[in-house]
Amino acid sequence: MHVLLDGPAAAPRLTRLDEHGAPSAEPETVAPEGLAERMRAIEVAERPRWVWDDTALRYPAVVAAGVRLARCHDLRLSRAILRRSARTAGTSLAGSPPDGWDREPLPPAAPDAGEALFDLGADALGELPADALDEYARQRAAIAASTAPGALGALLAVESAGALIAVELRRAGLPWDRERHEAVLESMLGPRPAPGRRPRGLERILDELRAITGLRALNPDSPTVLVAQLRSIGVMVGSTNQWELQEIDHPAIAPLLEYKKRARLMTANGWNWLDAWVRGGRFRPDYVPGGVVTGRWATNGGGALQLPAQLRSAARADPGWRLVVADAAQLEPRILAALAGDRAMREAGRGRDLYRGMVDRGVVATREHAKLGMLGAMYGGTTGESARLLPQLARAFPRALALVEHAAREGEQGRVVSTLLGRSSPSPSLEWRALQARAAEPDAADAEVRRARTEARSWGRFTRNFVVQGTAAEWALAWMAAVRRGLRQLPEAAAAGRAPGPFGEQAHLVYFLHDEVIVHVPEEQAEDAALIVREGALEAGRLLFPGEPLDVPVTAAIVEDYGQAK
DNA sequence: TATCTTGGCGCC
DNA sequence: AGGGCGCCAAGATA
Repeated sequence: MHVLLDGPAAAPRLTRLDEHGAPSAEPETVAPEGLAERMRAIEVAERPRWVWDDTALRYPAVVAAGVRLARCHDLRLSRAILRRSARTAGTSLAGSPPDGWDREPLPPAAPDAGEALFDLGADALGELPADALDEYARQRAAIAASTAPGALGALLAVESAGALIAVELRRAGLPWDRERHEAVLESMLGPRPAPGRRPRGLERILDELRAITGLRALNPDSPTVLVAQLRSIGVMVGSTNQWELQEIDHPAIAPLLEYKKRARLMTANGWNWLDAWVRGGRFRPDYVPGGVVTGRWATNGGGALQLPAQLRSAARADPGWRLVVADAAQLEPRILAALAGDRAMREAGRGRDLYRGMVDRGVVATREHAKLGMLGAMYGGTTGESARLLPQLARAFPRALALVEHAAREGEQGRVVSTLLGRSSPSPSLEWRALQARAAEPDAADAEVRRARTEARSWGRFTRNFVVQGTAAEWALAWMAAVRRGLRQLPEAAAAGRAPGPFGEQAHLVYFLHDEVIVHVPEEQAEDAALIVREGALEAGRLLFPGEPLDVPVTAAIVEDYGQAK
């Protein structure tokens, strides 16, 4: 049962669709004030998949009206996947000219839109594009005609579930302790300065730097100026990045690095960030599902996916609530092992730390080596320690290594690679192809041949990583969708005098970071939530690898603040 | 003045 | 000559 939800805010419509996506009854028009009740009733009685053009556009108003949908089909996100997937090559959708369904995600919401974004009547419930039903039928047809209908269907389901979750995450927000955050800033930077002024904590280090170097006008905030100034006193650097400065033996280096570290905290997550992104004790970032070519999420403002470790203690559960901080251990190499059907590698990680397992089997000497080597294999590292470890890994895990090597070769040839569920990499640009073609001519200049090879290898590193990162992203979406489903089945906790959450006293997701989720949960249900998070991982493993389910160990720490996890 | 690019660095 | 990002400030450009 699928239901199309559209119509003007003054008279929203619900249209029942049959299994082919065709309307099976007259649209039902609902009075706006009764819409939430009607939707809730349909959710409970009929388990529909709601179909609409863009979850990010429409769902906020629905959540604001007190309804959380179980499932949806997001036409925009699905189009993006189907359009590019190698599995749908030859379908009419893949061959059709670009149209309005190929558009980009919405522009970023204003940072302080916060609650206002969710006001019903803010035209979020407008008419769907007139051809929404046609598009839905096209997508169904493309899936049916594809070489992997089951996998693609699963992919669109988890992608769409992710879109629902992203909206709910913003609605809920990550509980954020402003005082705690300010205390960290104070300890690193001193009191908040007047706008445009350096805080005292930075001023003090700067004085020290000026004394050491004798440069009265030393300006560490400008990389180009700083390079010139350092060279003027004989510190012959080519840039001012950390790894270059670290190698230099000079008394100014340590305080300079300290200055940069603290300045970074201020510019990225300082008082301005707090003012812009934290309201009413919640950090509300703007997630962008499918915002990365590999299928990972991106963010638009707020930098939710780059919360520095030093500030995690500011993510703190409300009184009477807990955070369940869950992390999928060594997700990407496990995904690779499963993708490649590499028995030995799967065994090395079964039920324990995968890297430790590699050490125990004598593949490498230390856990650090195992990690470094696997990252190098998945990213295409060709130098240093990680490259030296590759032969050992290739001997122990030939199938896993062969899979990433093959993906790299495909990319170097300009071919497309795909994830397990069928998300495909973009084609290289026309410039890239032209360069390769020119370099293949018999009279090509050496420089051009070299440049073409460099570019080919670079694209190969991208496709090499794409299959692993993209399939890991699919696992993470499936995981999160399962966790969401499990949490919704938890009853609301009994009132215990604590402040209610955004969904009453029901546990809910509050954060997502590629292979980590955080659940905000009434304290007496924290153990239940931890169980749901682990069960969700198993469910994701079954969805992606039904033949031989992948078991990714998940750590689930029950804590009061994020800083206590790990 | 507004917009784009770059360097640097935070996360996975 | 290690994949994917976002964000900020400074600097460059229009």
